[in-house]
Amino acid sequence: MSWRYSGARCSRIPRVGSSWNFLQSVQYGRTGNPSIFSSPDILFKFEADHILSNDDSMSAEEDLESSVLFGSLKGSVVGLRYYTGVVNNNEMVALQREPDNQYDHNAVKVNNVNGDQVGHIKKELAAALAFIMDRKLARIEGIVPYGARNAFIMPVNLSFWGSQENKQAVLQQMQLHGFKLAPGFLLASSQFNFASGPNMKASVIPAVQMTTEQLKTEFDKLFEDLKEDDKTQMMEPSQALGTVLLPHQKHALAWMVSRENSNELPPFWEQRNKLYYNTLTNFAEKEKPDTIRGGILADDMGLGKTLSVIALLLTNFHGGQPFPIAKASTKLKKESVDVEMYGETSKHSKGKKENPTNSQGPSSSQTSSKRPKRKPGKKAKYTYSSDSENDCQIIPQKIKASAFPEEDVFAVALSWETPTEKKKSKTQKGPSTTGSSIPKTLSSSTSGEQRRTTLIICPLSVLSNWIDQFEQHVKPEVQLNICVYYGPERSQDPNVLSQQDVVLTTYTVVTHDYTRKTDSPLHKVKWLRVVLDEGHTIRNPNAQQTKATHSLVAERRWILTGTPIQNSLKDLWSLLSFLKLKPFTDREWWHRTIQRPVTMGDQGGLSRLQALIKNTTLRRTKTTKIKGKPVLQLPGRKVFIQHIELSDEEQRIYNSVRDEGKAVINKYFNEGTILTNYADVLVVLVRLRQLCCHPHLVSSSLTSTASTKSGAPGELYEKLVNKMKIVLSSGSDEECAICLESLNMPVITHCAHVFCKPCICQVIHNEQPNAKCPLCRREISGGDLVECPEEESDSTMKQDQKWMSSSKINALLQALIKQRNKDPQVKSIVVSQFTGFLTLIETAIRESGFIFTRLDGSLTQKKRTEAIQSFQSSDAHSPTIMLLSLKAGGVGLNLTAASRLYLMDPAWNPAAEEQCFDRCHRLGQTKDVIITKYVVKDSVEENMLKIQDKKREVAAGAFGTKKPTPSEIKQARIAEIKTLVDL
DNA sequence: ACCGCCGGGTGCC
DNA sequence: ACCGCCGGGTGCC
Repeated sequence: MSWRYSGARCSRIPRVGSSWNFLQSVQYGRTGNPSIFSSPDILFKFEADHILSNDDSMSAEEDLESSVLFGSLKGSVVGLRYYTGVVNNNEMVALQREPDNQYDHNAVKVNNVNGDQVGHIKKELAAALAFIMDRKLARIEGIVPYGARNAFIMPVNLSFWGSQENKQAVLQQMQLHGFKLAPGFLLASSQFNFASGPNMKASVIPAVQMTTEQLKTEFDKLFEDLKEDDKTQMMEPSQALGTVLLPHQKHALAWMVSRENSNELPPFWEQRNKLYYNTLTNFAEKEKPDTIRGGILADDMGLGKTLSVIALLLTNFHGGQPFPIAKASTKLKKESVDVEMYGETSKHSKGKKENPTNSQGPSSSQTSSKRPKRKPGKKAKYTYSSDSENDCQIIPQKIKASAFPEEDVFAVALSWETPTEKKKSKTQKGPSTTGSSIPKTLSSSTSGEQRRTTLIICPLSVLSNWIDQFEQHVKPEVQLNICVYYGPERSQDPNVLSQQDVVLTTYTVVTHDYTRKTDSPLHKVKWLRVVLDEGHTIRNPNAQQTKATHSLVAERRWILTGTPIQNSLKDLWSLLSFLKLKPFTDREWWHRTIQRPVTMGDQGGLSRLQALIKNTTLRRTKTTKIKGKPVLQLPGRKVFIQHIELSDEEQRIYNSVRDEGKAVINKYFNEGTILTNYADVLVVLVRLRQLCCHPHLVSSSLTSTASTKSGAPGELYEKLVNKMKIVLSSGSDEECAICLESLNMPVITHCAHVFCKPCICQVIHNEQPNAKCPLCRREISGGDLVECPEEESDSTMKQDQKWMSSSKINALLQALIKQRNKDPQVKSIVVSQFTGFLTLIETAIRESGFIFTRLDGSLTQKKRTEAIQSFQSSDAHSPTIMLLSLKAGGVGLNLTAASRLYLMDPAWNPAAEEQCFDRCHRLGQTKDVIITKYVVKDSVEENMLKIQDKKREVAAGAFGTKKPTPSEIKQARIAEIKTLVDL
């Protein structure tokens, strides 16, 4: 049985140790108003974006985080009578270059918030501005102080924003044309200066490194000041839901239902007389802006966002009514209905579902036979061909999914194909269908026009989770039509889709259809609801998938994400734009009204942001309280460090390798070549760490580190690849010294430094033709980069050695056996960074009679799932031990069956350890979790703990800390090495 | 008058 | 635009 999970991710996952810029508070001095605005503890600039940015629409967008006010100027807008756009007093306007204007190539258009042209900037001024705008020296914003009644021309107050280094050029250019910028900001009619004078310079941007966890905290502070006026209302779900909701889930349901049925004006809009006013831009229009029927459900991971959405679509189907539940008679009838299953006709048997527990996640080993629609045996055949490492390119070979109407039966989705089925004749060409059948009266009795379908878009890796959760939580008698829109033979008929209740698909599919199909069925359907799961996938405004999702037509729109702001405030734009929140659908208005003010520390901007979030977002964290109780009560977690003493023999080997290594490293220090030989240093460290675990781990391949200079290119390649593998497997920092993030597509330079391929390519491109390695300044070129070949299982161990135990293994065994004597049911996870060590441990625990399973990076997707499921099973003969490699599995990995975890070797990065602990200490865990960290006394491992502490310290005191410069990174690395080898 | 002044025509870029 | 600018009409007091 089982749906397979593809570990593939189409999105970038949150990384630990990303770089943030935290904007300090800015004090705006103004006479009579000496208020000191408190610092918004968010805000944030994401560094790596410039690599991707090929901006289209926006001018001078880059670096807006560091933009300062150059000054302001009064100008005029002319030619009003030729255009339809109107503006109110104090309304914001946008300037747009019009180089192709036949009368003046310097022409600058002036548009209102709606994008309608109002007029042109007077030509003399335009001549000055064109130069600045074309070169993106400044972003120029306009406010029309008095625009309501002007027939021919109107005044406009322009303010100029840009990065400090462009200020002089801008002032000069203006002066050249006889214009002088006044300092300060011309706000509306009354010109008051804010942010003028010496204080202006205060917008320095110290950057800090924050863990994802910390960023979340910063984000959550936004919510702190919101007064709790939502009375935490709760709502009982429809009968169709077979699961009892937790209180916070009932609250989410109430919130979502009320938002979907709301008629309120969107935030920042109010009705004045016959017009609708936007209070941010002072724009007004006759038409009522669309109500936002949806929002962002930003609950922390593990709080049940998926379940909340399933509850929503059952409870608020349409017209505020719940989804209809079949009556008994209908049910009986249905059980005997023939179902089309990939051309094969089969009767299906009714399963039963008794699963009131609110469990979630892929763990559910009991998800089979929950629904009456499916033959249990079939389910197992759902396979993805995901052997490709290239996440986004995975094309399933076997899953076929879609649905189409038959005479009076809908044969539906969740379909798959097996070799045996395949040989059977297909009764129709085109998409195969299978699954449940539904009498038309039930499923599509609605008048043709009524929207009924919810489209759910998620990364491929969680697609099966959705399927599981539907099975788990929807009562079997509820005939919900679900179609998985995925696979090469997915139906191209929009009518098929619009007759479903739920269509599940992935971002990749949506994007693919959007970009390559002339008419994508997904984009033709008028959806009742579109739900974006892991909605932060669309945070890049320029990404195709962002555009693809933005262009879907839906009445209600939801975004699910645990991290609405992943890197910077910028991330929110795509989400709000997806919600069709006027005027934020246009990035300029978002930027002017929220992003720029907030990043500059403007109090008003911050409160607007708060109002906005409050209006659109529901967020609870694990510690959020509802009626005084935390939403989730996780069992306790204790971490013990157990110190290990090596045996005399082990110690002897360790000492000799350590002394030899120290000598080498010392030599590098004295030569000042420590960084040029960084990979060699890592080799020493890895060997020492391995020796702490088991002497046999030290392989001969790693031993040969002496740089034997050789001319053979093949040999050099081998050596570089080998070094890169060491760096990657060393668990050292794994971060790229350029973007400071986890390595993405690692490549190694000839000087043996590893970077993200995109990062180093960018550097090489920028510094052409004399690019140098950022770490050691040796010359490099694009052709020198060596990529990491496909991962093969590490065979670094000496094969022919006879197995023996080690001090650490002994300690582990002792603990495991003791635990087994106390309670044989308790399950344990044994974690190491060295898969070879896991193999050695295997022998030991096998001999002691433990049943175990193993999960590491080398497993195929299928085997992975098998390993997880067998371990999670409560079956009496199921494994009680999981051998886990530290990095195996993403954040989603759920191993709650275990309540003990043994970390065999300390990780370089404390956050990696934490993430690992969370795999069993998470929702679904019922027991207190006890974690044991083994650390060899007086060894490199103890020194690693020191480094961990230091890293935690740095992370904790993150605020106000400067972004490290490249040389500081180097220094830090050198210091780390010193600490590690006691130099 | 190679001016001033008047008043009509006219009007973005 | 209840402006400015243009160019034609006009010209003592």
